[in-house]
Amino acid sequence: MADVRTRIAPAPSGSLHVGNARTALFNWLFARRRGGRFVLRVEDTDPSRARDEYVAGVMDVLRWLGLDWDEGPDLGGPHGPYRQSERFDRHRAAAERLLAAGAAYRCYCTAEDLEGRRKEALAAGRTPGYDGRCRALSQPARAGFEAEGRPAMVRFAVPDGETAFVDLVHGEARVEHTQIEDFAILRSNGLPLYTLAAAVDDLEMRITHVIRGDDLFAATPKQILLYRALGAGEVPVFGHVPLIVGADRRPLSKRHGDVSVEWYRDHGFLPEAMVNYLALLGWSPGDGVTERFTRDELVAAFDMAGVTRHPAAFDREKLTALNGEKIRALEDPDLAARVEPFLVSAGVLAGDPTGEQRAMLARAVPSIRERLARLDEAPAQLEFLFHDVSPDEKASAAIARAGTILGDGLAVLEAVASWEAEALQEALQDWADRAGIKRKDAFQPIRAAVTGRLVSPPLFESLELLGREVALARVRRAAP
RNA sequence: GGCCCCAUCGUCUAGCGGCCUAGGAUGCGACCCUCUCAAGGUCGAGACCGCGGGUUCGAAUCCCGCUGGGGCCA
Repeated sequence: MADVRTRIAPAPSGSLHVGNARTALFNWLFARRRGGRFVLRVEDTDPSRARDEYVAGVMDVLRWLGLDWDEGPDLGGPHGPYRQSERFDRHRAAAERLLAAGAAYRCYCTAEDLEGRRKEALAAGRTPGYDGRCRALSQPARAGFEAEGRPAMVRFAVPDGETAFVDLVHGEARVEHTQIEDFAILRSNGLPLYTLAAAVDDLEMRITHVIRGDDLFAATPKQILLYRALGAGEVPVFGHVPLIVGADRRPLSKRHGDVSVEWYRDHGFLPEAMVNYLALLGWSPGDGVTERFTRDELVAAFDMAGVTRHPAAFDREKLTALNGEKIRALEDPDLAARVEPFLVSAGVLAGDPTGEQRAMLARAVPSIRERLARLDEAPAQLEFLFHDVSPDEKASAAIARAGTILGDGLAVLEAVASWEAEALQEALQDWADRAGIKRKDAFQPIRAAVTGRLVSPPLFESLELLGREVALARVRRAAP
C-alpha cells in the first residue's frame, strides 16, 4: 500500500473532547508506527467568530499531548487548505460533478414537507428516510421549480446494490443500499453536509486510513458510495473505535463536567499520563500484562488489532493513579518546572517567582514527589515553605494539647549543631526515645507548629528546607 | 419504527476450543515499613465469563435465539 496517511478532524469548539483526543492519538500512533503522515484538518463548519482562537486552542492541546502533525492549518502542506471552511468551493464543485454525472439530483422538497412525510412514515410504521420523490421529477416540473427560484438541496442518488467493506476493528461489513436513503450532500444554501465534506476532504487529502469513532460507522457506506461516484481509484480503509462513556455508562457529555483535555491539563495531569491512559481506553497490547507505556513505547506497540469493540468507561481513578506514577518518574528539575505554574495559579507564588523561590522549589520537590497524584496538589503541600501558614483546626488542637513537648522540642532543635535533615532526625528521635514519648506524639505538635498542618512533607526535610531561623521562630511562637 | 454495533471482576482489560479451580491493572480491605500523609512491599476479597439453547470428548472462546446497552437514520 502507498504511504499511510491518517488525519484527525476536530471541530474547533473551544476544547478538545477526550474522545476526540483518543481518536487523534490512535490516528497519530497508527501513522507514526507505519512511518506515515498525520494530518490535522480543522472542521470549522460554521465559519463564525473567534474561529482562530478556537483553532489555536485545539492545536495547543494536541501539542501538549505530543501529537505532532505533518500537515495542517499552520504548517500547510500539499493537499490544503486544511480548514474545512476554506474548502466549501471544493465541496460544491464535487456536488456539481456528481450532478453532472447523474449521480446526484436537486431536491426541492421543503423542510416542512420532509418533516411531514417523515412523521407520516413513522406513524405508518415505515422507515422514515427520504422517499426519493425529487429523484423522479419530470424535466418540466424541475424547470418549473427552478423558474420559481425554489431553493434546492442536492441529494445523492443511491444506486441499487450493496456496499461491503472491511473495518479494521469490526471486520467485514455489508450494507444493502435499500437501507440507505438518498441522503443530502449539499444544503440549499450551498454548504456541504458532513458526509460529503468529509469524503471530499479525505479523498483530496489522500487519506489512506480513516480511524474514527463508532458513531460514524453508519455513515461509512455512504462515504464509500461518494468516493466511488467521485471517481476515486482507492477507497480508504476504515476503522471505527468504540466510544468513551462516563462512569454511568452514558455517553460522555458536558454533563460529566470534565470531558475536555484542557480540564485535565489544568488540574495537574501530565500529558504522559493522558496519552498512556487514553491508549488503554479501548486498546490493549494483547499480552494481558503491560499497561505502562511511554509515547515511544506506544508507537512501537500500537496495532489496530488490539482495539476493542465495546464502549469504555472513563475512569478518573485509574488515570490519577497512572498520573502519580508518571510524576514519580520525573527528574527533579522537570518536576519543579511543571509544579511552578500550579503554585502561581494557586497564589502561593507570584506571577514571576524570585530566584530564591525557585531555588526553594527545586530543593523541596524531592520531598513531595511521592505525595503527588496530581500537580495541582503541590500548592497545598508546599505553601508553608513560602508563607507563614496559620495552623488549621487540627493543627491548633495538636499544639494546644502538646503540653511541654513543644518547649522541650524547641530546646532540642536549638541545640542541633548542623541544620540538616539527618542530624535533625537523629536529635529529635533521640530526645523522644529517651523521654519515653512516642515519636509520633513528639513530632506531630512540631509538625503542626512548623507547617500549620498535621499532614505535611517529612518533618526533618521540612525543617531543613525552612531553615533554622524560620523553623525555630515557628516552634517558639507555638510553644507555651 | 428500521438498520447496524456491542456484551469477561465496580472500572479498564487478557483470553481468539483443552495451558482458566478465568490472568493483569485500577479501586477496595488487611498486614509490613513508618515522624504525618504518601510511596513501596506482602496477602486478600472481588467475574456462576448477561440469559437460554445448541455444536463438540471438551466452550468465556464457535452457532442460534433472547435480554440489555449503544450508534445511525434525526
